[in-house]
Amino acid sequence: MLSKKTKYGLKALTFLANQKDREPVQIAEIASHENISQKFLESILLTLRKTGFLGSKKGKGGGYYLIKEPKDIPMTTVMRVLEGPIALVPCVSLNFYEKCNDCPDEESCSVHKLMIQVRDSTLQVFGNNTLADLMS
Amino acid sequence: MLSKKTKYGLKALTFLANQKDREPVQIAEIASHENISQKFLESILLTLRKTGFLGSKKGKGGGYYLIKEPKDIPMTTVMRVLEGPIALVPCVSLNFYEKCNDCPDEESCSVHKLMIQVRDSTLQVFGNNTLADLMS
DNA sequence: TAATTAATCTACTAAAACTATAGGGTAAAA
DNA sequence: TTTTACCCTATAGTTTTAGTAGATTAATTA
Repeated sequence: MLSKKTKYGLKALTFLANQKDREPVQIAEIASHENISQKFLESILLTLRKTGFLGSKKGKGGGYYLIKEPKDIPMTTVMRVLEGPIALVPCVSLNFYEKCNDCPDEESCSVHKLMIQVRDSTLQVFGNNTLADLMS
Repeated sequence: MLSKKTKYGLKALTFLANQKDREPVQIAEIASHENISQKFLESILLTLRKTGFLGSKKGKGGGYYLIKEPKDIPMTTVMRVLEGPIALVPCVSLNFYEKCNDCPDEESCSVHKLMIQVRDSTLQVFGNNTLADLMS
């Protein structure tokens, strides 16, 4: 299941991408337009800024804005930041690899083989989509 | 992330499929061979039995055994039983559909569009694999 | 046939981790 | 001095991952 954090993050990014210009938009405006808890959205936007997707401006007329072109923001990187690993199991993760402690031999593991296929097909979908593809 | 319930369930099914015959195998044997907590595995095997994948026999010489041919057990049904919906969001789920309460219009939702693609590609992987494909 | 043993089955409980959200105060910009 | 993002903390709720205790069933043994 997709966490609400990811869902809200994607919606917020799309909302910002759909703005005419790149002027700052207040958290409150995004939250009310997308029906998101403002406080929750606050923390999401913060991580999106710290990871280089958004810029922010404080004070009157402040808010958040996109700092890249939507077409230059692939879903793979967005998903990894918001949701974490794309792989369903750490032992098939490319960016967050971890060995399973219950698995003596990775290569002979039946789950491993299946999950590699899932990872690759999901990766292909996210690789084929940028933020621009989510815009209206 | 795949839950351990699903992971263990898949491993247990594969282990049973790899048996020479369809004689009952004890929980303890499966658990120790696959490094799974026995009590946890117990509940997993129970749900696999109740959903028609496994048969069981009580008493001495009892245990669990496969009830169908591995090639007749598609991953789609196994995953739905163990992990739940294949879709990452209820609003794109074929078998567990639910409307999002934060979304006024499903068709114009950016997340919706993306998640349909993910669902379809995952569904294709699970549709192309049966338990027989996980066997050694 | 009765007792024993070996197994599944059932229900309850619980620790731990994670999710989603709220509250309150701080810092910076206009 | 107002307006906004920023930061820290707490917390209710849910899910996950088990553990405990006993009941039930079936085969074996005496």
